[in-house]
Amino acid sequence: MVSILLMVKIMKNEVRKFQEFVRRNKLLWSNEREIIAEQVFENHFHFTADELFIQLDQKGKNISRATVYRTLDLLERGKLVGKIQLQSGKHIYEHIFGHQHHDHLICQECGKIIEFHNDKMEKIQKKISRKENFEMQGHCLKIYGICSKCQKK
Amino acid sequence: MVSILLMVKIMKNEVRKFQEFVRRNKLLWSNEREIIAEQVFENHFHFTADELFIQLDQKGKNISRATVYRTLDLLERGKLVGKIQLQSGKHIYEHIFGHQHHDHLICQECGKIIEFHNDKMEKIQKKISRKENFEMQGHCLKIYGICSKCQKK
DNA sequence: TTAGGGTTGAGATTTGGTCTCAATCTTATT
DNA sequence: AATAAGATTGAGACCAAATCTCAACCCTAA
Ligand SMILES: [Zn+2]
Ligand SMILES: [Zn+2]
Ligand SMILES: [Zn+2]
Ligand SMILES: [Zn+2]
Repeated sequence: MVSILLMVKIMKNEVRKFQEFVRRNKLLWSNEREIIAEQVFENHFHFTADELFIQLDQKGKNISRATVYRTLDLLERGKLVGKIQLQSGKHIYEHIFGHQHHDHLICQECGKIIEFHNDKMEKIQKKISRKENFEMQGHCLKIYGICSKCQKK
Repeated sequence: MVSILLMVKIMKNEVRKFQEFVRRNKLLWSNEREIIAEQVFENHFHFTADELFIQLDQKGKNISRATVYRTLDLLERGKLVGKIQLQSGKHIYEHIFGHQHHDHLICQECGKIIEFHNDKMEKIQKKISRKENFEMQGHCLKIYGICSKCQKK
């Protein structure tokens, strides 16, 4: 009688993408990178590096802040997550992979973030860059103001 | 024989505007505020708080960092200077008074900043805000890429 | 199994900026 | 001009976010 144990690691598509990116860049795939990526792709909106660190900590994963920061950098370089700077100077992260590019409306009162995408604006930006002989790589548009809920208060 | 000495302080228009703002807000007009404002309006492009502090220091003005930061905040509140956040997290300042609103192209290679203004884009932003019932107060658009000079390298 | 080299954790360090508070200055009022 | 109330300042302590250090450890290819 023969028993075959087949270990197949179920890996989220996004995590696998990250793994591919890491390998493609001749870096090593570590446990920590996998755990962090998993958590990142469980967060379905914006989060800070420290929030992510605390989430992991609460799950009993002992991963240092440094590694969280380092891995978020890697994820950003791989274009799997985006990094956005708030006016306060703090950074927040969000998925990119599988999501359409978008910009943000940010409420100055409660911090609420509304996402939007506008093709016409994207095109204008490309046009402006061309006119200046500027090789556009990316952009960052944030509209600051007061959200509808906070206006009522 | 009578001799009249008339002391008239020559003050740049921009500095006077700041003085008016300070007085309007029931704050006091100090020597430090005047010296800082003068230096600010001598800078005809973007500068950091620390650069400003060093400029003043090199001129022999003994003004503390704290006061420089505090005064820049005030100038910003008075809408006399604008504060822009770079991707690195650093802030740069620039005149606003007497200048048209504009956005920035920022070279990732050499740091060069090109200013531009596009009315159509401003309008689209207002439209987007209206649609979301968002009371727009301001916005920040930065286009990142490589300037023509750096492309040639 | 091993060697070479990438990765990690703990904590120190850096950075850009803010806060504290006693001394000082500004301004309005006598 | 003197005074009093309150705003401003400077020096340095402090802060949070992020980065760096380096020895111990882990991954991978051979
Ligand atoms: Zn709100
Ligand atoms: Zn978003
Ligand atoms: Zn350049
Ligand atoms: Zn500008």
